[in-house]
Amino acid sequence: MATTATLRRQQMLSKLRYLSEIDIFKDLSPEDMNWMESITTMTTCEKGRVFYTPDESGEVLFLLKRGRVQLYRISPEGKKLVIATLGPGSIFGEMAILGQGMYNTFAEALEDCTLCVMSRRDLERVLLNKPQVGLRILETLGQRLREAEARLEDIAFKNIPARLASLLLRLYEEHGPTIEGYTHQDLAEMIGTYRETTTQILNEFKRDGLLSIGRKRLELHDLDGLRQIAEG
Amino acid sequence: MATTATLRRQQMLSKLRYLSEIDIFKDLSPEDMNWMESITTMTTCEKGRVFYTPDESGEVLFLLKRGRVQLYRISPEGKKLVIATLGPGSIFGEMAILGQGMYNTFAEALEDCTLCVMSRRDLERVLLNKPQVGLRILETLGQRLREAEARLEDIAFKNIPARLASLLLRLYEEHGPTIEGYTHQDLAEMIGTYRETTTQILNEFKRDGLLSIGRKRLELHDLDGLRQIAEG
DNA sequence: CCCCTGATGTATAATTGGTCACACAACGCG
DNA sequence: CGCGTTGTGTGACCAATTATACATCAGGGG
Repeated sequence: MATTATLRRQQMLSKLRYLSEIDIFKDLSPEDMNWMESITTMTTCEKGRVFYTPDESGEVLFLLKRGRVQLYRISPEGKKLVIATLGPGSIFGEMAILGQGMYNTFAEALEDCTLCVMSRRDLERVLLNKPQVGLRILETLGQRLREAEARLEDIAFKNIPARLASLLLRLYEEHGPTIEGYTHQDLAEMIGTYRETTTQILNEFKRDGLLSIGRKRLELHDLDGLRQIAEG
Repeated sequence: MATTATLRRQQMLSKLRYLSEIDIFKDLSPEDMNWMESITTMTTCEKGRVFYTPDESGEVLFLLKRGRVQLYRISPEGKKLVIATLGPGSIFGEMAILGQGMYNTFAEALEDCTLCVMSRRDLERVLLNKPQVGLRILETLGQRLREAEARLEDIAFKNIPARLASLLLRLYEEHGPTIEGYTHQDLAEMIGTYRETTTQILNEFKRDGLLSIGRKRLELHDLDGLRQIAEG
């Protein structure tokens, strides 16, 4: 039973796997790869670890090879807002050259991660010698920009139910109809609101038959309904 | 009188001029420049013109040489939100390679502008042949990302007075203590709120001696006071 | 099995800010 | 100078969210 659903889900997961294999350095020759390996430090990081905090010093660039990372900021009052959730192939860090600067930003491993660390100087060398790498970095950076601007629009135009519906649809793209491992608190931090409000709205969604709720587990039933709410 | 203020302002303006001269292509040799000229189309655009709308087709890349451009989106209800205000040297457009895509975005010339238009294919060729150009693009894109994420934080954590104070301080960076040419409506659209609310808060600021108000004109008096409010 | 902790449910007061409805002022053009 | 257009000032009302305060529940470890 539920063959269409599971089929669909498998397609998603395989797409996911494909995306995971995007490699910034895939165009490099073997010797270039060796050179890269020599100048970068490869580290691992267990799930839950906060491996970058705002008081850290130096211009570091992280390159996520495996696992997922969450970037977030914390307000003076202690409220947390998730800025971005990054998958394999993403680049982030405090880099003048990328204009980025993780000013108030924390980076936390959502899963066990493998990441490369490199210095600004090294990045510059690589970029000048291997333009293809620059192209790929441009892509991932542009991706993040697009997401940030979309969220800006969301948060400015939409009310909480619409933002939550938006978020659920985004999570659907990643995980399929069953979304596990997120607490209401987590969801709240992603759309910039209170945990209580999130619980409230989720139950309204349940009442309207849009989804069903379990502990750290949501099952989406009516995607079109969610889409409609996500519009405003 | 006001010699320190005017001096300071001149310093700002000269810094501005310096920034204006940042040129994406400054590292190119004369012959490369000629090649660039041959593949790009240079156009001008008078102040107030909306030169890009969401229904436009094709992958176009704009390169702003002179003037300022505002990117904004419009909600289903007709509310407008300014996504970014770009100065000379900025790059924007619907480009898969930049991950960008101006989905619901309008682009409007705030001043008389000069801009280059190029195709995705051309950009790719330039990037592969001239890595320095890629570096510069990376910088401007990273700059925009940083601004977008900062605004995301603002809008999520801060109340309207704090957001408005933030905005005024940003405008101070560009224009000095006298900010002219913005209506309350304009300011409201930049922080994602109503014109009426903006008027209200501005008058509170005036009452507290933080600034004085004229028609399309603000004079900032107490920067520290504004900074304090901008914190929340 | 029991307890502790993290997760979820709900209620209620206090506020902000959105929304509508106008009045008034300033500028600019004929 | 007069008049229309654009920008600003203000008040009333109200829906959505914040902020706070508990009650309950589910699961895991001792």
